[in-house]
Amino acid sequence: MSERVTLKQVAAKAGISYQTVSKVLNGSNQVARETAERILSAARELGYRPNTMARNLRSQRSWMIGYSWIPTPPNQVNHILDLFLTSMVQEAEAAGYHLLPFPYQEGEEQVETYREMIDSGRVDGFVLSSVEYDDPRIQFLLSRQFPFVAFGRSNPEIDFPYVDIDGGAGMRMTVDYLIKKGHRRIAVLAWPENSRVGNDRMGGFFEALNNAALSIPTEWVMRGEGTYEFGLKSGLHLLSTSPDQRPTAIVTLNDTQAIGAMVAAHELNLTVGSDVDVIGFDDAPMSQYLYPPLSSIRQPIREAGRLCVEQLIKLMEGESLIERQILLNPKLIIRASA
Amino acid sequence: MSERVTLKQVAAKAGISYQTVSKVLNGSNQVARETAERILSAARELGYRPNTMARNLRSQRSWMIGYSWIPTPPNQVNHILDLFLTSMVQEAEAAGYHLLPFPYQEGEEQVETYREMIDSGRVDGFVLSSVEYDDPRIQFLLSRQFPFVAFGRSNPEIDFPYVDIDGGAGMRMTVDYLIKKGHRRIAVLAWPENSRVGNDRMGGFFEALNNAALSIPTEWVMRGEGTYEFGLKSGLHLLSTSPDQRPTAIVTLNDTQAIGAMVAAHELNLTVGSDVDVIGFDDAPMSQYLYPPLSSIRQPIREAGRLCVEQLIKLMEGESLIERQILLNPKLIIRASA
DNA sequence: ATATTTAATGCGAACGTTCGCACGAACGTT
DNA sequence: AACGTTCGTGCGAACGTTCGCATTAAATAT
Repeated sequence: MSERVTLKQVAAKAGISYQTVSKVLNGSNQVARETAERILSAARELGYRPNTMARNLRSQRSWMIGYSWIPTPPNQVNHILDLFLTSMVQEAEAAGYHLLPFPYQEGEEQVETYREMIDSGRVDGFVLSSVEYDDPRIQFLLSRQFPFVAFGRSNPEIDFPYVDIDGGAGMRMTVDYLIKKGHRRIAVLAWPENSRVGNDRMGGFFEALNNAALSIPTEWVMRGEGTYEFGLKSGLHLLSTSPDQRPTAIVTLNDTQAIGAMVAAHELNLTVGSDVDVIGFDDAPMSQYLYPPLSSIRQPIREAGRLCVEQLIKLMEGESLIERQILLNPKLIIRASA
Repeated sequence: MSERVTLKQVAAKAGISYQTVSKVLNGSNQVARETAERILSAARELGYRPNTMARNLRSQRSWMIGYSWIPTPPNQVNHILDLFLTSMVQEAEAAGYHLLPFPYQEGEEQVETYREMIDSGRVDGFVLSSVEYDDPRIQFLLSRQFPFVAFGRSNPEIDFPYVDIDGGAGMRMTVDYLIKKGHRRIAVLAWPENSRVGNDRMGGFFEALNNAALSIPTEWVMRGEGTYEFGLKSGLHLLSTSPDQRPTAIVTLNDTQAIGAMVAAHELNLTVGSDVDVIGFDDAPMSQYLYPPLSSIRQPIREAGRLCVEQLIKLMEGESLIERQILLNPKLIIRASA
């Protein structure tokens, strides 16, 4: 395993006290040039690397950023994680910080996990994701005045630092596009009403309709899980009425639902892209390879990850944030499905 | 930020030396029951949590497992990462270890990154992925005798601890299945010959053909990238000959290629599942939603992640491995495409 | 020649643990 | 009454840093 090289080893080799070695390696100019050079070359020859644990103990900083995410349920996909994690890690490491992933806990124990990580000095800050309404983590971290940045918004009345993607804007772009294309009868596959992300997106949906002075039957707003099965079932339901009764376009809150709707159209012998337009949300990597390729909303995930860490680092270093809340715009990717 | 609670604080409150507090909290039975209880309740009241950095420094262990992965190129997907990472984190945390993700480096600097992490005491072991032939990390870690487990094999002549999925077995299952179904003309979309994973899988492909005393034209083994574009192009090439000349089944080394091949069939007005069978590899989460749903090989990723960490922990704790090399069997998932 | 400044280095202390040994008191034994 | 055991607790030391002050030697001013 090869012996550790410590300051003392370098000091012995250079014939000087180890504290002076420390000074030189940290760039103090209080040391004679000649000895500094002797020390530096000794350090180089021995391959000295400062011990992280000792450093951290001394500086009382762990240089760690805690992050946990909801494990993906079977048969579902997390398109986001790869990009989000990679960009966070890159941004963090570039600034000398490290990401500490830890398992997601449900319920009561969740806050306890965060408390534990703080009190044992394991992390200097957190990035939160899967933020919902009344998220107990936010209250807790605010009350402890512990640095964190949320990826996602929560209750509007609570003031905390976040980075989020403007899902409402995405939905508006989608609906605006469809209206411009001539659609007047647009249905939507939505999520349950307690979903913050879902409501954000639905806000944009209705806004776009209102702006165009359009209204749709309430039963065209179908709420359910973000699954293929729900998309398929809802698609069949919506599209199996007569051509002048059914919607001419279906928008969904994620691509998985959209795929279900496309298959529904297929099974009813309708052609997606002409008989009915479908637009998804998320731009899952495989959506481009569907038949027909799925139009969808692409979120700037890399940028979001980068910004979360950038903001958090400022907080951890005691700087104040110029923008405490950041909202990023997604992008509508048009393919053959709409 | 609330003051830290240290051993000294607890000791003061219980009226005893802080070292004795340490003994009690670490379960020494050398302490009088009465004082032990006094100490425990003081610790509970103050909410004492041992400081990780101090502990680690003292124990000379970081309790960290280093892991880095190749960032996914644009337009590609990493279906694996989510599952693999989640299972590693769970397994690690359950044993008191933590995962330390760090950015992937190419070329010369790669080994340097690993050296740096070792010498600064940042990690106690590594899980490697994206292992290829002549992987310099393996040589380096072996020579340093530093604990690691690779997810994936490398040169057969090098002995090191790994967990891998038997891609050859997967391919054998696929081809056996097709032969049993009556296919005699099977083409394959493969990867470049320098890909270790690709060769492993192709080994199984040829083995299954040999076992059935079948042979195929060399031009039916098409080598290229694991992309949609390559799958589409190759599919068009393979399938645009006359019905009695072309392959009746196409197998691929990943689902992305398979999707390309399916679209090729589609464009040539061939029905996948009857005119031509297609079987992929990886069982990407969305493959089940394709039209028709794609048959594919599913790899036990969770299990692989869990085992990597389990094995690594044994190594880090000085135990010897009962099985130094572990090979897991994948599973053929049959859907409508074959 | 002595006092004062400056430059270079050494040293003690601290961060919060854990570990092992030393010490004293209480006890039982001869 | 003297001695050995046992039990409970205290204490010093160490892990590898960094920081600030003390110390020494050299250089400059009086």
